[in-house]
Amino acid sequence: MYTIGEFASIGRVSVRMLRHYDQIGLLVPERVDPVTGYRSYGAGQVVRLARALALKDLGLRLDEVTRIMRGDVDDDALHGLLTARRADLASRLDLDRARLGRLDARIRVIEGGESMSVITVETKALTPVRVASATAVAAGPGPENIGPVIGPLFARLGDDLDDAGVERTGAALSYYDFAPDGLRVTAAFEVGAQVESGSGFVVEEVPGVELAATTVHYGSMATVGEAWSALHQWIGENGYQLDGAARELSIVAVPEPQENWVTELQQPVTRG
Amino acid sequence: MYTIGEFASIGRVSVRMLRHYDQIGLLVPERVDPVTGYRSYGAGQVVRLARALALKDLGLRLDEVTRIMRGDVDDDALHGLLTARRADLASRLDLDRARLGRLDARIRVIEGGESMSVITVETKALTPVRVASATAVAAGPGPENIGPVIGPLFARLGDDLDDAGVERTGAALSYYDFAPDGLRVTAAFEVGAQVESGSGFVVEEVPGVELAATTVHYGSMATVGEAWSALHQWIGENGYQLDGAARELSIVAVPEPQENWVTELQQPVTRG
DNA sequence: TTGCTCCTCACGTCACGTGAGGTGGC
DNA sequence: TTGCTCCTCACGTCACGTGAGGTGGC
Repeated sequence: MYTIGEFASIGRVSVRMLRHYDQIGLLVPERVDPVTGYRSYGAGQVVRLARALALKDLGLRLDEVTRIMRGDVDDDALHGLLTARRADLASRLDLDRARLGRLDARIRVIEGGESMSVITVETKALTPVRVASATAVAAGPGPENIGPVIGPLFARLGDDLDDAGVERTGAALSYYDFAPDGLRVTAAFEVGAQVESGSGFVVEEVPGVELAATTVHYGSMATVGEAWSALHQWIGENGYQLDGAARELSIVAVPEPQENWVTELQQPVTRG
Repeated sequence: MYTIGEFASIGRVSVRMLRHYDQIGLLVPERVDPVTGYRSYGAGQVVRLARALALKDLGLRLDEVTRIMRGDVDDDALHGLLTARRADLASRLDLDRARLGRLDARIRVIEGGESMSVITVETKALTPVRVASATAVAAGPGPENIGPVIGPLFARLGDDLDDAGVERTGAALSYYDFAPDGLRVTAAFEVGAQVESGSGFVVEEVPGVELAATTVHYGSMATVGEAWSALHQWIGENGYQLDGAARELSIVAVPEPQENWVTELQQPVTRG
């Protein structure tokens, strides 16, 4: 029989941990003095403690360890516990690896003044949206070409919708595809199911896509080009391929000054 | 100006998180109605929220994020914070990778009945120990050869030390090296600095080593061979090389039955 | 008598989730 | 009036670390 201090030193755990394990029923001392409350542990409990610590070190919670050690968990349930735990751990490893990359990038910036674009990319499906839209053609890509086209386009579209008494039910959306004479720019607002095409606008459905790489850009559209480059770079580095027209979803826009704008960039992709 | 609900939806965070960030001073709303307590956020705060979330997602704590966003942290201090965080994260990644391997091993055992030896290896330095020792020669390695030799050896050594009135100050230790006629086995007890060699025992210093791979074996010495194999396998797989005589340190031993014994296996190594 | 070990509360950790109980404007 | 959004507490989470305040045997 060992005192709690001896047992803790043999098992390389703290006395506090043993008291805690006693309290939650994970490892109850072989004997407790009814007068002083002193705990006594048997030599056979060293092995039980080691088994419990091994399970805990797999990342199981103490209540799970307790149930396993009591034999309350059959092989099937144990298998379930372990595979669930494995999935958690694998995803945490992925997240942590990405985190480490971002940390290193930040550190390099501080150390070397190397420029960086920290970008958080999320991949997800896009649902189809019914929109009222208008198009125009810009000379080429880049905010310097698109800006002078899309601003007036949205303004006119807004006026035309107001004139037609059409209510907008969601955020503004814009998308881009190539035309023979340059880049075709579409400005659109989400509308309800009853709205039909009218003067100055066409009602159509922007198709959903199964997979898109998206990132959120904060600030003026003058710098949105950098965010798009970073997103395209991410897509290449992560083995995806472009699959369809790029879209921009306005989350915060018009009445605000451009420096406060928030825009989600959406690029449909396929797995390489 | 946005209500807290609108702002939460734009920033893709929960309302509760915004209230929390307000409370800790990380992101205080631009305006709070003095009567109702309603919070109003400005459009410019969207960018601040995004910056805060990016820092948080590096793994920094919210009080650190708060200080950074306030500008209370200069570049040097920020560099320190980030490199400290990087070190934490890298070590957690290492631990998690090992954990994943152990989990997979357990899962394979449940699935396939494949036998396994889960072993937790720790590398550390060993400090030199002054011991009273006695040696004998066994026919070869393995518990079947060593057992019949070391048992009586420890018994005689204990008697001889008692006869000489020598007090043992620590655990029993045994170590093994090769002799021309077989395996030389040394049984030893830690003793104080004044003790000198006597009848039936030699006082010597077991040298310290800078690096040893160690594992703890629970149970009878009949199965210690498996633990040694697993330890040697681990040493090979992890790119270490053997460097000196193997040692066994008794943590729980003689008055107890062998099934309760606890023994630390210590193998001096060098980095490959 | 002084140390040492043991005991039982009980707070603190970290970033919120989740009610409970209530209010204000469309 | 019914919903909806907003508000302020305040408990719970997980596995202990860390006192505070006190006791028992060498």
